[in-house]
Amino acid sequence: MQFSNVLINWYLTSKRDLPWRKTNDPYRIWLSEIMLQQTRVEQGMPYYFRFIEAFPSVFHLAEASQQEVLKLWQGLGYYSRARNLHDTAKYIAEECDGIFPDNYKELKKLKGVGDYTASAVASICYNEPVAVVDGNVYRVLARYFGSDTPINSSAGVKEFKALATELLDKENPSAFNQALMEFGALQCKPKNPLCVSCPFNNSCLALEENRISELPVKLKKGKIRHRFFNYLVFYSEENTTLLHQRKGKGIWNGLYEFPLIETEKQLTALEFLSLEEIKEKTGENSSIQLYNEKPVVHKLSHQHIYARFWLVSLKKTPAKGIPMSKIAKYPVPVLIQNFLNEYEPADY
DNA sequence: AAGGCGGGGAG
DNA sequence: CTCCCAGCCTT
Repeated sequence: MQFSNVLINWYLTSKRDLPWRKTNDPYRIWLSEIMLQQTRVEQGMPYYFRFIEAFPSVFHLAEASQQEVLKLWQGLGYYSRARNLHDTAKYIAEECDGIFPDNYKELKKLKGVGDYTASAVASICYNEPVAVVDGNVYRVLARYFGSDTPINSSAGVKEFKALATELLDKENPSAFNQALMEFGALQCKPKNPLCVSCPFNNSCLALEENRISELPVKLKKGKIRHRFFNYLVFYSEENTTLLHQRKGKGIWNGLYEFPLIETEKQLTALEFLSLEEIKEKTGENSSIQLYNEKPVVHKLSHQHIYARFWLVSLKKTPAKGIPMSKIAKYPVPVLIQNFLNEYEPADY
């Protein structure tokens, strides 16, 4: 039996019933693939349903505002995906009559579409024989072939793409690609893979050499950055507050948050209140109260954020004040949403 | 080639 | 706690 036959047979009896497997609509496949980048199926699924309901076609998505798209994406992370998704939808709708490119080469030119996503859409929607290599595929191939080439090195990227391409069932690339990924997700799992019931347990090199737990090899990433955020939660007698949109290349680009003062380290209340910046932002007739003595620790993959919220009461509504009741329209980081969930009900 | 970019779940 | 997830982009 060939590798692909065994794999696809396993897939036909073991695959999950996922919504994007019921269609070949490139819009839906593309949407699902963008959402599933570095994201577990279980986490992405509710977002997929909400997007399909809100934006049934690429035209609907194209006509939405970026704020609407980011709001619906809120909580899924890697927000550049949402911005690129929206940009690409507008491009497809306005420049291509709503028709997606039908091949790998053209798909890869789209914003937010890299080697993996172009291969996935091309193979699933158009049966183009291009191999996908995602985290699952790296793991399955590294173990099956007993390769310790780091999967996140340039040599590893080349090696595993070549292996996947060689193995690919050119007659049925759609089923093969999805099967290989599904196999990695369900059978050849990172921890405690199900080798006992594995259809490849007589040909897997890592299993034979007892190296399953060592593979795949992955180069370690850099260390984490520690940041201290002080949010100024303004509120006036008319129940308005201030939000600010993050810009630039850092985290949460495009999302909103309360006016922020970042400090090098955790400050005492006295030190904080003596900051010139505070006096400028709060003005004369205000009072400041620390909301949480213990900072909220918000962990990103590459940063730890220690956040404290300062409630600032104002006598009059500030210019550009936003009614508290409208905050829900703004896309905010999970850190801010968690605060709102806890703070809002208590106050009104 | 290396680093930035989110959030959540599993072990 | 660490690791990893249907990766991509910039420098």
